[in-house]
Amino acid sequence: MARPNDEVEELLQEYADLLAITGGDAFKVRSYEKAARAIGGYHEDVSTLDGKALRAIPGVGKSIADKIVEYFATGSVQAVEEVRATMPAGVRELIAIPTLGPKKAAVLHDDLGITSVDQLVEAIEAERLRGLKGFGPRTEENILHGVRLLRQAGGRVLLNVALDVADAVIAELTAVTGCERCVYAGSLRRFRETIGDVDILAAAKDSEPLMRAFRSMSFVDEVIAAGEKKTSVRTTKGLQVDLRVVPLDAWGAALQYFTGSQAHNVRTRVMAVQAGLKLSEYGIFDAETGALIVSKTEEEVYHRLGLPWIPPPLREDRGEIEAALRGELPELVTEADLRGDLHTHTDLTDGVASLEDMVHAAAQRGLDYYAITDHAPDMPMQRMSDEKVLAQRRRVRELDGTVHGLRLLHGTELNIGPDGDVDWPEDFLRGFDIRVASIHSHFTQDRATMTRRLVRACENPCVDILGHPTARLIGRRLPVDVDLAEVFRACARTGTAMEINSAPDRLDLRDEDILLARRYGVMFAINSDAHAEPHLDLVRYGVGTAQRGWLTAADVINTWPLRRLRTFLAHKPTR
DNA sequence: GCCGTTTTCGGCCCGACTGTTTTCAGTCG
Repeated sequence: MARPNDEVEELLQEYADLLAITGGDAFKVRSYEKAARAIGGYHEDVSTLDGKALRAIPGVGKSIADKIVEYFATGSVQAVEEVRATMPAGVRELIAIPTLGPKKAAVLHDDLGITSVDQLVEAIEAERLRGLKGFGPRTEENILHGVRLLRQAGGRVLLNVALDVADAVIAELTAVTGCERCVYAGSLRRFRETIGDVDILAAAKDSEPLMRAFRSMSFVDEVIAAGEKKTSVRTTKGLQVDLRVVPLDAWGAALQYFTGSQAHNVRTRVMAVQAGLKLSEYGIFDAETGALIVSKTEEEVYHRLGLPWIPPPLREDRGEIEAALRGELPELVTEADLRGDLHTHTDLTDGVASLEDMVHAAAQRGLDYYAITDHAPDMPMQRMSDEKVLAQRRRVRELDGTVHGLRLLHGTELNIGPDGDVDWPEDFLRGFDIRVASIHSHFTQDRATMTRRLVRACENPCVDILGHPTARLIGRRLPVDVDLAEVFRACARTGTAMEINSAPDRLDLRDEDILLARRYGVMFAINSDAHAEPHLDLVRYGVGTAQRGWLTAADVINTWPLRRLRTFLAHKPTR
C-alpha cells in the first residue's frame, strides 16, 4: 500500500527503536535512523535498486543495503525478526509518548513487565511506578499528559496516511470490471487535518464485485460490516475504511452526502425542506410526490437548492452557505497557482538531499522560483557557519536559472530565541534574499512572553516569513500558548507573512487560525518545508489547509510572479 | 553501522532542558 521506500523507512526505524530499547549502541541506532530518513526521502524506488545502487544512498552501507535486498527478496529481515522476538511491539508504542524515550521504556518493560500504553496507565494509577529509579511524580504526570495528547487524536490519522490508503483502495477498485467511478469523499475530500475513517464512494450497476474486491484487499485486517450498499473494514494499521457503492445516476447526490460535513449537510437538507424538497444521498425529491428531481452531479444538487457548487474544503458550515447565497464564495487558491516554494532544506543542515537534487526536483515540479532556507547557527545541532552558508550562496548563484529556467533565492530558516532574537547580525541577514524565522525550542513560555517573542520577530526588519508559527506537532505537541490576534496584527503592520507549513504533522497555521489571520489582512506563504525531494509534493496539504481557511491566490505571496515577490521582500515597512 | 581533502579506525549533531537527583540520566530538537 505504501511506497516501497516508506515500507523500508518504517522497517529501519522500527529496528532503530528496538535497538535503542534493548540498549544497543547509540551510534548504531542513529545510523539506522539516518538511513531510514534518507530512504524515505530518496527519489528512486528502492525496491528496484541492487546492492550497489542502494549503497549510493547517503547513510546506507553494506549492512543496511543487504537488509533491504533481503527484505524485498524474502519479505522480512532476519535481524529485525530476532530483535522483535525479544521485545513486544507494545513496548515500542511506549516511546511514542512524549517525554518517554527508549531508556524509560526499557525500565518499564524489564522491571514491571509493561508491554502496552494501557498497562502503563494502569500501573501509574496503581502507583506501581513509585520507587522505580528515575521515575518521580512529575514523570508520572508527564506520561499521563503525553498519553492524553496521543489519544486526543482519538485514533485519527494524519492526512497523508489516509490519502495513501485511499489512493491504494481506489486504484484497486477502479480496476474491477463494472466499476464506473471511484473517488474518496468524507473529511479526506474536505482536507481536514486528521482523518477518523476513510470514505470511498464508487458507482456500479452491481456492487458485489466491488465489495468482494474490497473485502479481500491485502491490508484488510478485519471486515466490520459487509452489505450490498456499504462495507466497512479495518486495515492492519487500525484505520477504518468505508466503501459505499451507488448507481451512477445517484452519483452527485451521494458524493454531496458522503462528503459532508454533517453540519453542512444539515444546512443543505433544511434548505431543501424549506423549498418543498427532500435531499438524501439518492437525490433531491419533490416532498409531495416523491418524484426524483436531480441526482447526477453535485452541481445540479447545489443549483436546485439555489446555490453555486461549493468547494469541499469550505463545507463546514462556517459561513459558506451564506457566502454562496450572496455570490461571494472565494476563488480558492490551488496547487497550480503556486509559482514557488519559500521554505526548503538541503543536506547542508538536516535535509537528506543535495542542493542540486532539490533544485532539479523543484524544476521538475514546474516551479518558477525556489528558495533554499537551511537552518542558521543558533541551532547548534545543525552545525551551520558563516563560511558554509556563504559557500552555499555562491553555488546557488551559479545554479540560478540554469535548471529549466528555475530562479533561485538564497535564504535561511532562522531560530527565534526565547526573547525573540534571531541568528546573525542585521548586516549579515541582509545578504539573504529571503528569511524565514521559526520557533524550535522553549515551547512552554507563558502567553505574554510568547506573544512578545513572536511580535518581536515580526518587528525584525529582516524577518520575511514566520515559519510554522505555533510549532504544534499534531498528536505530539500542542500549539504554543500565544495571543494569535496580537501576532496577526504585528504581521499585518510589519509586512511579515505567515507560513502555512505543509508538513502533514504540522499544518501550521491551521485552518481556523488562517480564517482569523485573514481578517487582520495578513499575507501567507504555503511552503513544503521539504527535507527531501518527495516532500516538495506535500504542498497539496498546505493548499488544502489554505482552502479550508478561505484563501485566494492573492492572499498567498508565493503565487505571485517573482518580481512582485521581490518587491514585497524589499519593502518591509520596518526596514 | 557509516564514513573518509584529518580515510580503513576512530570518530560520529551538540547543547539545553527537565526531573530526579546530590552530580546526572534521559529526552528533545
